[in-house]
Amino acid sequence: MDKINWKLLRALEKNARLSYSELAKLVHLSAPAVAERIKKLEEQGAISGYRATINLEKVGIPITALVECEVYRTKERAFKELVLSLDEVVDCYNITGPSAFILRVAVSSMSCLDVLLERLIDLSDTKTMMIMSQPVDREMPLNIEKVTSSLP
Amino acid sequence: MDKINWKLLRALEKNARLSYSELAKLVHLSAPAVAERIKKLEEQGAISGYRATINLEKVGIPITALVECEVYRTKERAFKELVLSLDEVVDCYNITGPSAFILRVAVSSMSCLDVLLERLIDLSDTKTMMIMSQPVDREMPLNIEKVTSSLP
DNA sequence: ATTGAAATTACCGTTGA
DNA sequence: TCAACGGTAATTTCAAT
Repeated sequence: MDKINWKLLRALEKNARLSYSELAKLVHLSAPAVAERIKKLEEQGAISGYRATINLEKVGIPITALVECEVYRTKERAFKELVLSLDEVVDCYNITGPSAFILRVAVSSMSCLDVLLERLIDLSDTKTMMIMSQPVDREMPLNIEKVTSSLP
Repeated sequence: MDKINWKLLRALEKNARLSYSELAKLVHLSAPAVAERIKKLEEQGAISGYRATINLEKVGIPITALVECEVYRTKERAFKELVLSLDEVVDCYNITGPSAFILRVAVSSMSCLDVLLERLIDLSDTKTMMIMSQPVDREMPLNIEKVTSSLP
């Protein structure tokens, strides 16, 4: 994990469709050298994929919310299964504390949210927070150069 | 927004580096036709970008947490500025309710988290939840075919 | 369908442990 | 001396018109 790899990660975080030759210019290497480095980053799992960023509003899913779920002690397993099966769940964080889970859900209408919450409420105490905006959305912290202690 | 566009979005959500010809095979169209569709999706903002997914653990940032911030009434502006300036904040959700913000932060050590929280505490009541795992992480809900009411 | 780029492979040179 | 890394060139695939 040298400086060049950080630069590549940062560039691909901004635009995953950059060509190897464009990346090569950025880091002053040849295209095959860059391809080689990226292949290694993928193999070691540092890059786990490439995804299009989708604007849910523009696509007819205008409502997103965070749902904090305090799962009932006896319902843990059922809750996990339910969450994995729910189409509307886009992120699920398993967290410390009694709450246990925070979900990010995306729905096309409030009535959809309602039926979703009904299902969660059977297995947990829920607290719903509507998302009004998301002023920060990144893959990596910005301060990575401070962490430039080399890694494996 | 017909069925083919949904298929393209779904494919690019899984792998943003697919070539037009690969996408074309998936949807049984020609490569130029697919390129045209994707250009339109980008122009209308349905696809807002492409980003590499980075495994923070593998890259020396093993600790992530959610921080719920109830911002003090008089400190709203200062809080927003602070959050935008903090390297460690990877997501910031502006939510309904008195809390106002939930941050997702990524740090390389607990002491980094400590100094970060110190700064937030000046401007808000915070509640920190360590993330232990993230069993779901998607761009879109899965149920989109149900929403196949055509859009603009 | 054609032209120009880009990806991929193979091969060679340099460096440093 | 060998392993890691990068460069160049040639082939194939892709993008764009």
